[in-house]
Amino acid sequence: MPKFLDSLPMILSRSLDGIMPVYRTLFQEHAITDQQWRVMRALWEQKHLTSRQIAEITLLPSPSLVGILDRLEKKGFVGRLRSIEDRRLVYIVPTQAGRELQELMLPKIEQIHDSFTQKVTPEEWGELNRILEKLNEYKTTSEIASGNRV
Amino acid sequence: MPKFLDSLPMILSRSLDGIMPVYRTLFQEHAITDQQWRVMRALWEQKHLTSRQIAEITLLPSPSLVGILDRLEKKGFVGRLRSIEDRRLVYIVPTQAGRELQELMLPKIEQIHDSFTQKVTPEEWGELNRILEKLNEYKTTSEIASGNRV
DNA sequence: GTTTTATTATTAATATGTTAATGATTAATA
DNA sequence: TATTAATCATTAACATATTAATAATAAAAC
Repeated sequence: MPKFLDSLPMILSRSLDGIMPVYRTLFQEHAITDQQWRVMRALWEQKHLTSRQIAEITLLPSPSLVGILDRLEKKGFVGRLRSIEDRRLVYIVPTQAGRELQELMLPKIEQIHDSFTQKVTPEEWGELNRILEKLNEYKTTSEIASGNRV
Repeated sequence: MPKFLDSLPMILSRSLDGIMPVYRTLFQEHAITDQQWRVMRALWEQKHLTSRQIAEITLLPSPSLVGILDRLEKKGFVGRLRSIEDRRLVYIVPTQAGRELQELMLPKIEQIHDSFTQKVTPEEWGELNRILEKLNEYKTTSEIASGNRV
């Protein structure tokens, strides 16, 4: 009889709820949101990325990305460039101010990351990644079918 | 040099992104959302809970809960009852329809849960919980200070 | 007992998530 | 090459998250 609080969505949500505020303190100092930073971070060491690529890298849904990019554009951190070869594509390009924001924030982000990884052993960190991946392994067709049938 | 995609927020988000659709298929069959189910699930085997209690159990922010409860009330799954002893409190009570929804969904929810836990060994499941808790352990005052300073 | 402080639920304002649909464009195929 | 199918970004409609503020009530302190 698995208890509600021990379900996978709950333990992952609880973990995220505990982790994000640590990052959010930094984000607020720069007046951007979690999601907006994700986009800027994805553009690190990139000349440009299409909206679609950013969605894949950041895990942000495309429809949400439209507004997120609007606000980043309004803040002057990125620009939009319509591709000439394939006019369906829109390249997202970090501006000078965007690059400066990246340079400013990235070291601190990595510091926070280190502070988390150092709470566990390297073996535990590896285990965490391995177990999570195992939980997310693709299901076989029959498993999906039975999963949808319940 | 920790890579973006290996950061703690990203691996947890990626995991959630992979997990939730499995549940969501069931939720959609009953025309409710993730959050709405969380509330109903919290009320399982409970006569009533205050809004605050539900927020704590479900991890849903109080301001969000107002709307979520509004919609659950409109669907006829819960009722609101103002407490007499302490008139600040509002008791959330599952209706008959709400109880039936719980009875209907809970076994399937537990099936899904089992399908996930069975993807890993019991030891791995324990490890996952232990490592996540370790990552979320309360910081000491000095650690918080240095964390905010970066 | 009245002023102060805490607590509970809620509202407000803004940002994002979710699902489905759309317009513009390109690729694939008959 | 005319048609059909696929792709990309975006819009639309609704639900939720985040932070700060508020109204009502209760508990604490004076």
